[in-house]
Amino acid sequence: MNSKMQGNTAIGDRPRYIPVEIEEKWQRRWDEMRLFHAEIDPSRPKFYLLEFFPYPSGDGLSVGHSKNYVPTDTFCRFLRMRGVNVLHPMGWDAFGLPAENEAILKQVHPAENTPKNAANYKRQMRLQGLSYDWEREIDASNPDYYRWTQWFFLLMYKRGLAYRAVAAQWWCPQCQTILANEQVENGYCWRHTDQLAERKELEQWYFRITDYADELLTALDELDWPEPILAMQRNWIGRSEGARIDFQATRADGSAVTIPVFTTRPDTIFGATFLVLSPEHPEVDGLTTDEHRARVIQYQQQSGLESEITRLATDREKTGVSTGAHALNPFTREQIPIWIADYVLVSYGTGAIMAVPGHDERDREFARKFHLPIRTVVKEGVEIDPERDGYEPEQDSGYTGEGRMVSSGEFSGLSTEEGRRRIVEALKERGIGQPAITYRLRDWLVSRQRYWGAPIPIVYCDGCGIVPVPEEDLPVLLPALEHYQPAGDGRSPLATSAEFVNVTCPDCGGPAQRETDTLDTFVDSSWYYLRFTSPHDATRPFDPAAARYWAPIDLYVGGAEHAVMHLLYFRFFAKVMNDAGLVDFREPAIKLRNQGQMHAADGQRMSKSRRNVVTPDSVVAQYGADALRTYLMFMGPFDADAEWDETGINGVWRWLNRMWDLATDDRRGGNGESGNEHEELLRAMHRTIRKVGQDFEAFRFNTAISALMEYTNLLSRERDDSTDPALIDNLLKMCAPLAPHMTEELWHHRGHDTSIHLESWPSYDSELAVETTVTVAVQVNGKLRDIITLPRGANRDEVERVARASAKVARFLQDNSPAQTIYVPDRLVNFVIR
RNA sequence: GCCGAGAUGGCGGAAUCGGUAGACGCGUCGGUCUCAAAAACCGGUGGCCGCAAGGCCGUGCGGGUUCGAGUCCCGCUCUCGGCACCA
Repeated sequence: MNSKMQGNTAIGDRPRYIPVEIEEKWQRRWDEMRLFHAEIDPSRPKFYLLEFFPYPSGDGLSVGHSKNYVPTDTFCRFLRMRGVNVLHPMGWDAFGLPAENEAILKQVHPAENTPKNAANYKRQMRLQGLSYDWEREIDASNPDYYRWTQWFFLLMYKRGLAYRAVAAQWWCPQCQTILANEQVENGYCWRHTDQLAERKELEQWYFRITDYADELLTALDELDWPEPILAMQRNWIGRSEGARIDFQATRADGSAVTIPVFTTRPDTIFGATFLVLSPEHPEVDGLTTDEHRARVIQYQQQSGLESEITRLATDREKTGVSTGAHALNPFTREQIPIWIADYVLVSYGTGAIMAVPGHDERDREFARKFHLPIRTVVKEGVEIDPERDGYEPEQDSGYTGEGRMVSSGEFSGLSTEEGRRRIVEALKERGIGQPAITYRLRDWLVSRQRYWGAPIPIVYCDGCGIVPVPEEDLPVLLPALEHYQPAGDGRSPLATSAEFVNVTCPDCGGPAQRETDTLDTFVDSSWYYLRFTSPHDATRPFDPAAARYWAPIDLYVGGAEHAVMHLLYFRFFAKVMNDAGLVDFREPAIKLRNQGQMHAADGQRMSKSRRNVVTPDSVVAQYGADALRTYLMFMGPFDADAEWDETGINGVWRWLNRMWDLATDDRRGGNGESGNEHEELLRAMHRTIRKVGQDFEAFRFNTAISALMEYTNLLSRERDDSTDPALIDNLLKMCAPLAPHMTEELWHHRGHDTSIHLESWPSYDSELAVETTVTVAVQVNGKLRDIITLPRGANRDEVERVARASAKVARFLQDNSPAQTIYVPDRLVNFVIR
């Protein structure tokens, strides 16, 4: 009989796979059934899977976003089938500069614009079958939320971790606000890549994240995070071990002053031939002699004004001026000159260095330019010649590594490592220094002079000074300002609202003014994952019992671009919350994964201006959500970058259609009696269940799909009328996390009346999951000569006998009997001749 | 400059413990169906030599270890990402 004829006839009576006709229907039913709603259930293992809090942009989602959301959704669905209680929420990081800038550009108030954008994101997410628990949706710009953001500010304040300070800060003229260090990239604003950040002296609010620098660094070792992110955090925190050394100097008026410096190389102190202070160093004024004063002041002004632009050029020539003052090198007993230069930063270490031009490239460049002495005190290697152990200016090697100390008095001859210890001991004994650790990390600047953020809950009272807003008065509502655009004078738009600003002091009832700055958006996103555990709690930021059950996050997923901003801040918050007894963990996310970047077909980043954005909407309209989902995961590994290439989607489209045909073919799945190939198919099924489960667990969706394709192809080829229905039902279950709509439709078509998404993940029989026969490679001298098929577990003698019997092998063995035979059971035999 | 990740057919990728390189797809070529086309289905498809049987070469480059290397070691090249005067 012609099976094709039969197939055609059958297909005539069967429904065809038309995604648009089924997807909306199931999305609605799942909502009605509250299928993805999570409740606390101590009897089941929990899993909290969270994606980075997105800012809902007016551009909507692209398939690039889907590369993040679809695989994680698949993973959640897989876990649910495994009986895990999964928390998978979604919300909106709706406060902040991007939202406000977009609103200004479109001339729509952000309070109006952002909910519209969020609704569009939600629509697009639903469209792709993403299984979020929408009953837990949160919005950082909602007073119900930012009330608690303000509460956390007060917590920081109470714990002495929020403080006000004046400092020169990065200012973006386009954003019209101060930026955090983390938001300045190469001197440019992170939001305006062609806008150089400028310096501005302003009084700002800071969080004392540096108090936690050490733990933020060491605890990285316990995290299951991608290595690049860990490396970036380590670099950002930038721990340096060394010593603080006090240099005695004389002020212009003859008084004595101590200038502490930080160095990682105390072993080179005999080579310290001058000191360099940052131009902003507080002692500069007192040190400078009258004859140098004019030049020093001029240099200070110049570096204050334009250093941010010129400091960018790394190949820029060093600049600096002498103060005319001197300090005593405590080891050489020499008076060494004190200079100021902008290559020394006021905000790092002590803002002053001992310059060792012989063994530091920067100091060396500086010394050469200004003709300051360069002295060699370290020699490469272990050999030293006592005869030549002296001052050798011609030996100026510029060596910066480890070696032997020379020209260093009683320390000469020591290794630099040993020398460091001994010098520090000597410093301690003489009371002029001690071991010190310095971090590159700076405190987190959290105030922003912008409208669209949570107002900082502080008032300034003429009598009482800085007064925190009492908790019961929260939220400090963001006033509905019509003119919220920044004025450009460095003041927040909130300052223009007298109604907002003028209040009575909570302490004394006298006249007071509100703080008008708003909080950095990264404060909003530092605790949102806890709000998801009890999003509607009206009395607390989160319910401790809910947090104890769900938190910390089991798997946190997002792009690598937040490596040192959000991911550092939210770790800091967790530690503070733990210290305050609010949570029982110190790390908010044990496991982190970064999805790869999706590029457009032209290899460029997807962006509206390049007109290369592919939206999920367009792909869903053409192929359906299930094909989009499956293709995104089939393209390559989750964490690898990818280029959107629509031609490839045909492969998964064909596969889904083959599966559809298979599951709607009524000749199959009739009586469950064994056909001829039944055993083989059953084994394939068990093998596939094992493989797909393992791959899903490890986030290897591409190879899981590949295995499912192989299994489907096998079933399609096997046109056995009596196929066991479990062969196909289990295929549908395994595909349910990938293609939730289609498998649901087919599940019902096959006579089931409950959702496939409530089914358990199929189990496999490990006996049946192994092949009965194996192919064994036969090599001669390591070269493949034949492949033989044998029963699994055949003994060595048998395998060798069959291998030698092969004509292809015998030809290469000739008459020699092998000198050695390598045997790997069920895999390989290698005959080694001579 | 420093830190990190990577390089496999025409393309996306697979090979999870040092053991059959190229699974699964895309594309392409040939075939079936069709008046024709599309779709679908079947088959071939790393390169070179050969009528064939078969052989040789092949995982960025150069060495090494090993019976055997995409995988391990040493030395490079290129691509991407991060940091960048942090003493």
